[in-house]
Amino acid sequence: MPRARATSPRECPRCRGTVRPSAASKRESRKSSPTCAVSTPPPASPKTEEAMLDVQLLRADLAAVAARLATRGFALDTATFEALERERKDIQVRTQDLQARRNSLSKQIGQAKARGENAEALLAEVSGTGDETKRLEAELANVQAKLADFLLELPNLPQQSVPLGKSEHDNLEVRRWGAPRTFGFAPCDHVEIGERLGGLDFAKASKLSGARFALMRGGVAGLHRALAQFMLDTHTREHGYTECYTPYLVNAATLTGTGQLPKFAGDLFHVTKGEYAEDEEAGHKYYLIPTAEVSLTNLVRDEILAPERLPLRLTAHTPCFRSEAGSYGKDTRGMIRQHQFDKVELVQIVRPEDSHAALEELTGHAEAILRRLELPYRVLALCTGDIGFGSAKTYDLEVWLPGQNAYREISSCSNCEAFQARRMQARMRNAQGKTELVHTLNGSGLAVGRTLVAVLENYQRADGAVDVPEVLRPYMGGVGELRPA
RNA sequence: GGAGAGGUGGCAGAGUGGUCGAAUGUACCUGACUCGAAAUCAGGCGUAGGCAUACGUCUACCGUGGGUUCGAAUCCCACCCUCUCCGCCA
Repeated sequence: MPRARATSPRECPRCRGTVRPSAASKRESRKSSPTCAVSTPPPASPKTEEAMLDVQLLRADLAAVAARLATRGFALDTATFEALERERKDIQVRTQDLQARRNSLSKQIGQAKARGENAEALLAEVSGTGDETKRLEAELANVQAKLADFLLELPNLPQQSVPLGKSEHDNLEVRRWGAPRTFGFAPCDHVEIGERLGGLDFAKASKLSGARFALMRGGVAGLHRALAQFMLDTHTREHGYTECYTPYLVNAATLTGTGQLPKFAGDLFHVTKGEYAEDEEAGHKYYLIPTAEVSLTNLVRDEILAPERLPLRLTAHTPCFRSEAGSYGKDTRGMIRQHQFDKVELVQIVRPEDSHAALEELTGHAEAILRRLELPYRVLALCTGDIGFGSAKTYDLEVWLPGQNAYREISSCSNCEAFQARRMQARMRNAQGKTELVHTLNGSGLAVGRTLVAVLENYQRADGAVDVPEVLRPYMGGVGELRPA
């Protein structure tokens, strides 16, 4: 690495937008009806939310931002921000004054020379300022990089309808669908079922790669493929999504746009081109996508969209690669938590005023898959302490797993509002002709591996066979059951 | 892997050191003409940011990052990307 450059990701959160003090948020009552009272959009205009984490808002009402970030367990370092801002302002004003003076004098020199006049006096006046200008410019770049780094580490602000809480235990169940089946025998978990079918082999996978990989064979592999096909077909034909095939290797700017970088580099896998060393220039480095949300959402990076093109509804079936750092010992059995798994992802790019409704809609699209597969599930509104880094509001779908006697996450649907759009500079032209950040949403529709687990466990029979769900049979050449080998 | 060409505003396309943030065309917006439209004419029309209550003003941006210079789209270096031809390859 020839020169050590300050780590400044290509994107920096340049921000604009209306500044509105956030009203004190009152948590919605929890005793409300089993369906989603909590999902009612807050009365405040979406504009309020859109401005969130805009540096303008931090300048205008730092205390309010800190208070709302605190609800999700993030301690905003207000002193550091204020100090950086003070420094930035001072240096920026001085730098720009100096640049303006230099530009003006240089222009005069040009004009003088064009007229054939002597410009010595002007030259003498400007020549001494060069070093000072360079010094200030460097200083400014430095403080702005620090500020950008600071802002890139800030998580999104939760919507006011998000239940307050510290951890996953405080998530709010919004609704349930279907009833767990009662078995006339002790249900097995998918590892046992899969091995009996000769279709799941974790020993072979670990020989090839190591822990947290799976090998599927025969009918189980076919069922896995059928699930992905069924999901894609449903979303494209019935929910209005456009199917995409995307790169699985992406660059750092792309991952910064959706929020995985710089903060979560440890959760990712990366690769380099054969001849380049690990730590070569960033340009040679690729990251394996942890979800197709990354590639799909970044399609609008650095774009200004015509509003009539919105909403964009995109879907893709891709493998996802996650290092699962920090989850040692968690879900080590079976294929619940893998380094590589397939997912059909749903992404929507919408106008700011539409994103609340779009989250409900998108969550419904993911639910439709579970319903068609007749898998019992429940919907959780994640609490402030449990929502993801870039999310303003998230619903998790949890499917019933008889083998674990528990509901387990199978989809996560989030409204990121302008958070990713600001990082990506993804905008639209509004009615006033001004650029305005779009809102982005994403959700699994669904995680294919976990859906396979759910099918195996919910459709298992006492004789060790597994019934194929009705809707998948056309994808399985009419096969109605998988039998033990 | 080898050889060559190129990256400028929504698009096309000028611009090889100085009133260039950028000609011209086209698209788009406004106005005039018209019953209306077309055509024509006039004007406007990039993005981000700073300062200012505001009128406004300043800064940055011509693939990216450095460098030379009073001054860089223009000169130098590195990198990225695109295209063409040859080779190899699913």
